[in-house]
Amino acid sequence: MRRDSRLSGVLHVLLHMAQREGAWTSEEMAKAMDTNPVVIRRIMAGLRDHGYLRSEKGHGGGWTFACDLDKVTLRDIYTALGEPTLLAIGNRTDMPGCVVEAAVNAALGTSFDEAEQFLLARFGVVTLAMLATDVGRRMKAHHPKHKGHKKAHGEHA
Amino acid sequence: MRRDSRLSGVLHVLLHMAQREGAWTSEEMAKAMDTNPVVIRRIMAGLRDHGYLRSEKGHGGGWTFACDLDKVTLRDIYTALGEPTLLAIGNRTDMPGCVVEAAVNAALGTSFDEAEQFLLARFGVVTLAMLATDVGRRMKAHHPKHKGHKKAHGEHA
DNA sequence: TGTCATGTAACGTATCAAGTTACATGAACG
DNA sequence: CGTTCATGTAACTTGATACGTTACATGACA
Repeated sequence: MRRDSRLSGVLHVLLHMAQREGAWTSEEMAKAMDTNPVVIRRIMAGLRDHGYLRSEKGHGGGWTFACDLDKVTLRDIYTALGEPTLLAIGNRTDMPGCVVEAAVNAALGTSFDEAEQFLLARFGVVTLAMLATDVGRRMKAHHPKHKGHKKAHGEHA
Repeated sequence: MRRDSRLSGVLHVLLHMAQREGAWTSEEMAKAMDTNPVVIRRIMAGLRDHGYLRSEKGHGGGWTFACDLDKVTLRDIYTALGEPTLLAIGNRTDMPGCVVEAAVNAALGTSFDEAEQFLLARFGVVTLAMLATDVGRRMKAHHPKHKGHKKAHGEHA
């Protein structure tokens, strides 16, 4: 477990959802992602709370979109995940009064902040719809004969 | 221990070294950094191996610069530390053949790579000398009366 | 030779994502 | 109804890693 892959994971799930009509169960998603249903529900909970998804219990239950894929950006998803830490490096704890530390923190901190803003800005201009379109393009390139298949027949593995 | 602060820490040490002539012992540095001498030696080892520092044992031993502060950038230091991971988030393990995952990894991966390059580029234009100058500037501003003091009398805390 | 300093291995601690187990809640089917 | 299916969530386990600490070897200088 080196790097937090929740954003990557949840996008993977969402794009799979976009490939098929109807509700998806955590079980199905977990199978497609080679992980555990609880992990799926955990990373999806924030998206439900933010109104991007709906989840229903019981027979025929599962997860469905509650938003327009064209209106939701990767940054929205990132926020819904709880804004996990972006950078793996950072400043030491502030030692108030240490001029040296202040200088180091100022120099590095500015770069860190800018790098984070850079990433968030990138996330902000990519919508789920754009990613879904890219998936479609890649599927065509991969299976030129099946131009519009809808069954998601084991496409994940 | 949330974020890796070795770069921040080693810079802190180096700038303290730049404030005073002569060798610094790990013990002194550890005191200035409120940490353990072994931690200091650990993060400094790479810099010694890369020729930026010299370390000597025994009486009068300790750490001294073996480079021109004007020629060494933060990126050089980062490299000497072993190029620790910069980003805290990343892609899921590749599932070869999954078009969806490929699309996600491509979209996120590009942003991740660019953010890393951005940070490294920033590090590449900042030299140790520039930081040392900034420390001097801050010291003047903080103690306007002592215009050129050299004893580093408890400046750290 | 004794002291001081680095070099390094080994172990302990804290944190956090991810995986797992267990059980409660609630909806739909029979 | 009550059985089945699905989510909701708490609690625990696992793995990785930075940081802290102890212990001891190596080597230099008085």
